[in-house]
Amino acid sequence: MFTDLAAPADSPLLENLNPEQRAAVTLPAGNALILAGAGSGKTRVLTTRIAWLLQTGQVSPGGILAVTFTNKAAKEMMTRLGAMLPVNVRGMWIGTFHGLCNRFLRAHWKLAGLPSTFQILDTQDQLSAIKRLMKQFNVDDERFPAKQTQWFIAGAKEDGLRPRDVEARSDDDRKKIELYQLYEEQCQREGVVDFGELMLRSYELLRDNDPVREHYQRRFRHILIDEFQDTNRLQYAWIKMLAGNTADGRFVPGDNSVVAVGDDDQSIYAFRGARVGNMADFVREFEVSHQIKLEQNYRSYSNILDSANELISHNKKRLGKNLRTDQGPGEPVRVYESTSDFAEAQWVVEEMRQLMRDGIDRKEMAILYRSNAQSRVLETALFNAAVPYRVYGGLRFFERAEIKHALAYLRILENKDDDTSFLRIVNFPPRGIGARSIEALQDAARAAGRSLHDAVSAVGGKAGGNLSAFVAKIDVLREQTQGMSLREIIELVLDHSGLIEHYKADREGADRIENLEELVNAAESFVTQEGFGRDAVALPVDELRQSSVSQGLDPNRPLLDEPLAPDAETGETLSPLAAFLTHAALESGDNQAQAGQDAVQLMTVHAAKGLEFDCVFITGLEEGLFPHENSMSDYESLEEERRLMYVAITRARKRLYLSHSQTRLLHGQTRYNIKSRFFDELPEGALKWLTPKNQGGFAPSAFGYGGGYATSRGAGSSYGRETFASPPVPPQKAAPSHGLRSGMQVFHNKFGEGTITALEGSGDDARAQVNFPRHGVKWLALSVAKLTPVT
DNA sequence: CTCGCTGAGATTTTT
DNA sequence: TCTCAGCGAG
Repeated sequence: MFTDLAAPADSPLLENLNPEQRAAVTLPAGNALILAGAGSGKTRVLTTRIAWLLQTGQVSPGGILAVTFTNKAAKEMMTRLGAMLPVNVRGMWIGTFHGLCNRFLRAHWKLAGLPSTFQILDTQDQLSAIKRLMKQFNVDDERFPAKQTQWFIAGAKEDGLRPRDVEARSDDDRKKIELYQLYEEQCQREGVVDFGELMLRSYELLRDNDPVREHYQRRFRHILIDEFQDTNRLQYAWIKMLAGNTADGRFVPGDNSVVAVGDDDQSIYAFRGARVGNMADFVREFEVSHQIKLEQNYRSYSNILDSANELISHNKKRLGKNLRTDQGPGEPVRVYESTSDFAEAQWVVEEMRQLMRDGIDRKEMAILYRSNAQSRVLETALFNAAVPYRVYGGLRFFERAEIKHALAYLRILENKDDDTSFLRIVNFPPRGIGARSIEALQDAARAAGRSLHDAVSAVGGKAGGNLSAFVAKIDVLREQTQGMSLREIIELVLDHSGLIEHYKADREGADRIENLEELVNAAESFVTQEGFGRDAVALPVDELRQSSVSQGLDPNRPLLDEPLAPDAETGETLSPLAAFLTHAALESGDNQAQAGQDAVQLMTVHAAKGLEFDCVFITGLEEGLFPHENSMSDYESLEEERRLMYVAITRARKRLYLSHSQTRLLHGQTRYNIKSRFFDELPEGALKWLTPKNQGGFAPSAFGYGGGYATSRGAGSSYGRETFASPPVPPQKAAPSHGLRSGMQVFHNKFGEGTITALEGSGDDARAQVNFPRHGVKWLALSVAKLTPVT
């Protein structure tokens, strides 16, 4: 099954590739799976393969379809490809699943049953649309929280299911399906699509329209998919539509080649619909003839790599892969146990300062954690030590409220029926249109079956007056902006909407105004980058046509290659404004406010995927946190936690630090945590314990790992924020007043000897959960039960 | 309309 | 404990 690694034809592109990489780059036509370990040069292989296919004349640029998950990955691929070959990368179908589906739907909007100006709802918009819907139909939001409905709808779409396809197992299900149906109708009426809809609509159009499907099947000779382990059911089905035929329900691979690149060990998005099983299905259904493993790691020293390998070997469901490196062992992986999360943070900062003294750049140091809430303590410690840091995550540029407001104005210009946008701005800035007027308007709109914008004339009275003024303002703006450049449109809207004025009056509005000005810049650079200049559009088409001719392909077939995705029949393209709005929805922008600065990097493990640093600190390695308590109960999600840990470890190039804390302030309570089981799954030889192993008297093996943590009110007060001034506290000080600790062996007069598995409360309320070998697990009030430590 | 209170919820997240 | 959404009072 595995491909012969004989050296293929020479090409400068193939220089400096190892045999596996080279084999992957030069795979013959046919379907293939590339198992690419962390740091194995996956992106390089993917891009080089595209370049090689083009260079050897096996395919024209138009015959390539390369799909990624993030805009960042897509951009990187295009940049690298552009550096390898003098080819117009913008015109190629390289992009995210959603970006490509958008392009496809823009070209075939009519066939897809969409208005040509359809706009995209992001997650926020989707939630507010659902809330609005549920209010309208008087759905009990106690029983059906809007968030849950959103989750349900998105989940269904990820599985490729329309309301009628969803199986109802309960009355609640039936209600949710009904809401899903109503939501769909609302979106259709308003001319908007959510992220899931982009995928699902595209899939359905391919499935139901033979000429369209056949056209694209003929066209995309080579399909390449990055991060295949993260694909969901629908995305996999979409690929099948492009790559083969599903006549009479059975899939038969087509003539085109599909190369899937992925790493099952790095699958960490099951919670949002990703299905690792797609990899195995792919091998079977696509009758994969070549599988290649990229196991040579170019990133980390072997102590780090061995740790990763050993850890992940505890997962049973794997395709099987072991990373290796030619680099030496390097530094040992350092492990630190602290008494409190404050002390842990303090230790991290101290270590970092030492690393800085050793000449390591701050931006080469990262602190990783399982959940966002953990960043706080770390931030405080860094702040107090005056170490510059940057936190990933949080609001992105296009998600900021003021930006969303401005975009809503712009969207309503483009599509007057977009009720979500209408509601967002109808009274922002405030113009005397309150809840009552809006309700009246909504009733009128529903009665007339029209959009809010169109229903305004039906509302009388003072409310009607204000509303009419608003709509008139919008209509005037729409008129005025005809023929204007994108920049002029935005400036005019910012001015006439009153947004700028509104924020000027606000004491804390300065940042918001700055962001709004940044929006103008974003639009400006969008125009230049996307090639909106008049001649910039024409050029790539010509080039492509020429290259098609030289490849002996039909020059007259429709070329849907321009970034603007013109209508497939008329060639009409979106207005710059509509294109920019699409861009804003599909690419929520950076959240790296001060990117480029030399600052320490803080992020969740999820956010770290795909990144690498010289020095990595993985903090909070405690049972209940990492692995997370919600994932400890079932085996599948525990394996995902382990993969998450694997991802975290493999981010480090030179040094890796692991830490856990005996206590942690969480939700305002002090939790007593035992160290993560993952420590027991690492090779002892690669580790160096900075604190004595198992210090603190507990023996994890004595009682297994069943939710061994407890909470205690007020116990955290003894480690105030002041402790930041002092060096790390020795572990002994953490014990609460009763002197008991998780893991301790204790004696009880009636039950005999047992192990403390959890502690909760303080003072008179203090309770301990004790596991007695003969009597099982008991909760004991410490004020009543006499527990004596066994020495 | 804005302010301030109350109560629920508090993994992970891209598009 | 903290945050944020939703709601009632001024």
